[in-house]
Amino acid sequence: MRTQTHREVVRGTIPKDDLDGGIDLHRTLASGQTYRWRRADGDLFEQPQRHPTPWYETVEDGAIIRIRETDGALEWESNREIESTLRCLLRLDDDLPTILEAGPADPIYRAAIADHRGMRLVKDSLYVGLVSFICSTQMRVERIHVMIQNLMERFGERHELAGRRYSGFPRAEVLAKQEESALRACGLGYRAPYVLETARTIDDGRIPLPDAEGEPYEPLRDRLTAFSGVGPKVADCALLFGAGRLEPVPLDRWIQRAIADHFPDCDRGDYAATSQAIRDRLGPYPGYAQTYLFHHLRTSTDG
DNA sequence: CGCCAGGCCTTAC
DNA sequence: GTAAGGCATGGC
Repeated sequence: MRTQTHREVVRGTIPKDDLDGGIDLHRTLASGQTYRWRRADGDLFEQPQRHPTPWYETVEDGAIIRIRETDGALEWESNREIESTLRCLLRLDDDLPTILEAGPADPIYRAAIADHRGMRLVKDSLYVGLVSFICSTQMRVERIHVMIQNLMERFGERHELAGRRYSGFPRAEVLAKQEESALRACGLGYRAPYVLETARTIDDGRIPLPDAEGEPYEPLRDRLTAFSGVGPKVADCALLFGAGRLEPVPLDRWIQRAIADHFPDCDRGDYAATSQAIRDRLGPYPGYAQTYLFHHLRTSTDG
C-alpha cells in the first residue's frame, strides 16, 4: 500500500467564542462515540492535564487532521484547509447550551450536563459508524478503540505529513478483500465475520448504504439491521454518531440500567417500544441527552 | 476462578 | 412471534 506524502502544513484556529458552549476535546473524542482518533502523546483515554492539550489526530477523506485546545481556541493542522470538515465532524455549529437546556428536568440528567461541559456529539459517517459499532458489542470502550486503531493501521490509507505517519479508516472495498483471520488478528474476535460480511455487502452493492438524512428515523434503523452484526442498538449508534441523526437513544447495558433506576416508566419490554418511550422522555434532542447520561454513568461508576 | 463489557446470531419452541 | 445459548477477549 502506497503512502501519500504531503509537503505543506496548513494551520488555522477557531476561537472558542465562536462555538456556542465551547468544546472539550477529551470529553468529545474519548467518550465512546468515535474510535478513529489517537492522541499524539499516547493514551486517548488519559485525562489531559493542561492547555494546550496534546494533539488529537485522525484522517478524513484524504485530509490529515490534527487538533488541540488552547485556552481560547481550537487549533488545527492539516495538509489542506479543514475548517468546514471540522465543523461537520465535531458538530461545531450545534448550540450546546440551548440543546442541553432543552433536556429533561430529572436530577441525573442535570448532573450529567453539569459535569461534562463542552462534550459535543460527533458525526463520523454512516459507514464508519456501522463498522465501529459492529465491533462494539460486548466490549469495553477502551478495547473498541484498540480494535479500530488496529484496523486503521493495517488496512487504512496511509499518509505522511511533516515526518509523521497517519492512517485513515479502512474503506469497505479494502476490508472486503481480507480473510476473516486477518480481522481476528486485529482483536475483533467473533465480530470479525460480521465486519467482513458487512464490508462485502456494501462493496458489492447487495445492500446500498441508505441516505441517512432524508428518511424517517425508525424505518431507517430497521433497514440497517439487514447488515450482518447490526441489530437495533448498533444501528442506533451508527445513526447517532455516524450519520448525525439526533433521535436515536441506543439502549446499551448502561442506559438500560439508567432506565431501571431513573425512568422505570419507560421500560416497555422490547427494544423498539422502550426506545420510543425514553426518546419521548428525553426532550427534543434525545441522542444528546442519551450520550451525556451514558458518559456520566460510565465514568462516575468505574472511576 | 467468575463476572462483565455501547449485542447479535442461530436455533428451538 | 419470543426465549435460551454461544460467541472472543482482556481486566478485575
